[in-house]
Amino acid sequence: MTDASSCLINAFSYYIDITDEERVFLTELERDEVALGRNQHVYRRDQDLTCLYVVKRGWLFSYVDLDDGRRQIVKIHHPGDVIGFPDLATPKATSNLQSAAEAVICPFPRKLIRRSFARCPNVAALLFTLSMRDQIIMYDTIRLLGRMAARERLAFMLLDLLARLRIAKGDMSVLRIRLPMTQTEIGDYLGLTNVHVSRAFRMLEEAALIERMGQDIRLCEEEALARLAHFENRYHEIDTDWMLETAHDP
Amino acid sequence: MTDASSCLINAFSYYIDITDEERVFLTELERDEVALGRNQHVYRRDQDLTCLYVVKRGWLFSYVDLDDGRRQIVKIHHPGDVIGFPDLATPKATSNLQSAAEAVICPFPRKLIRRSFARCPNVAALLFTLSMRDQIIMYDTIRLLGRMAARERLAFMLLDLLARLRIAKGDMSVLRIRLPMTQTEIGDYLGLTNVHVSRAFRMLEEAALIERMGQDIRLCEEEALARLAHFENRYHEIDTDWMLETAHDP
DNA sequence: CGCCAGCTTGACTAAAGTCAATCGGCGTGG
DNA sequence: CCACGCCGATTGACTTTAGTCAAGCTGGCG
Repeated sequence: MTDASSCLINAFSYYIDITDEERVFLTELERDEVALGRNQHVYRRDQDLTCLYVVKRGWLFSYVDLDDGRRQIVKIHHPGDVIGFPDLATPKATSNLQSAAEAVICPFPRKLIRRSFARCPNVAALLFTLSMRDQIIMYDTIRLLGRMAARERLAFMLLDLLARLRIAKGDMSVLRIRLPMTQTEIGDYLGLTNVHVSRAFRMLEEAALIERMGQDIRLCEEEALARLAHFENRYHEIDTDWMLETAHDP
Repeated sequence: MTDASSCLINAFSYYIDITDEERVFLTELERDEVALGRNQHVYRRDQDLTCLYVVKRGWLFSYVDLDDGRRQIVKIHHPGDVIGFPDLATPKATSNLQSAAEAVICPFPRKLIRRSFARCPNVAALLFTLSMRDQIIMYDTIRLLGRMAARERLAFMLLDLLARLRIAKGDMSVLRIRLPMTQTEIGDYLGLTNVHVSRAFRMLEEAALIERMGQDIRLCEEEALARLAHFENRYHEIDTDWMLETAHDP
């Protein structure tokens, strides 16, 4: 994935065919680039927001926090993701956006969303539908945090990351993840402490479900992990038909 | 709130001014009615879905589950809510919808959403934006489940219900809630067991933050509860401007 | 080489879950 | 009208899970 290619077009063409006009529009979303080091904030809660962001390279995450320091990561963002839809409903940001590793993001103004509705209905339908899928993924997260044990949570996270990595790489046989997050950050995502994340890793490792070499994790027993985590892949395909005009429609 | 009036128009006019044409459209969404008793399922996971639903009366909730019986309620639905947006992204339902008390809902076909985009842009913008706000509310839920203690969770839930009740009643001074859910159901919403919900209730009661008489709960110390729960009201107002065409737009 | 952030491990604590007994209100049927 | 049964709430005793604290370890890097 070079800087010259568009991550957004790459991500979107997994789901729909893209016309030349749409290609022009999507390219415009990635016109501006901002490079980020590790652990840099892009915006913080209560800040005025006028932009959304496309992830071009690297990982980021959105988190919410409590004033006593407790922190909860709500979503991990990968290349091709569009960040900022929820905050369209409010003038000020309700979450914080931070890079997990070195990253490149492309800010674009809110009004381009409106323009996509006017000029690129297919793209608008996909943006909208991807946003609905995000809600389904949040259902999974809510279930994970509310009702699943530490081991199950970690297994779920690894499978989820693997599923997204496979689409980004276009290679469904990948088994290895490089995880650029500390165990404290993983804990903030899974609703656990860093210490317990470490123990959960060891449990999965001792059960021979995963192997670790530094930041690299190999999911050697994908089936067993999926059963443990009650994992269902939400990234395979999505349904935009309901939104597109058809000849039969009154 | 009589059967003759529209809950949807009532809920929407809290946020935007409604034209006659929009009134006609919204009324159509509530044309068909289905009455439900307590604890009835409307749809279940993996079922084909062709409709969305407007809540006309009563309470319902959506839940997800694990095959060993663990259950997590992801959202409680009140009159004026539109149910089913997330599942637009998938052909089959990913959650289950069940009534919490006697309720009346109005099913309407998915394609009316598409029509609203074509004919009632203000309504479409509001539907879309409300859906984005749902995501912000899910951030709150994720934070609650991942990082908050039992007492805090319960306090948050009560304040959230109160805020929604106040808008539905149009009376911001209400302090009392009638909660038509068992403590097991509350536990399924808060990620706790029924036993621990009972203890959390007693803690709030002994701290004189609430008073209980049967299903009725009075929030006598709203300020203190809000501090305990780190509560922020998400229902006051929302921002649809970003989506509406303006004269200045290219 | 040595520092430092992050990981691991052990011992202990706290929070929430489990199990079981009891209570109490309500609806039903005798 | 009363007794019974049931569902849900409460309470206590105990277990399990996860958190806390602290010490030691490791590996990358200046």
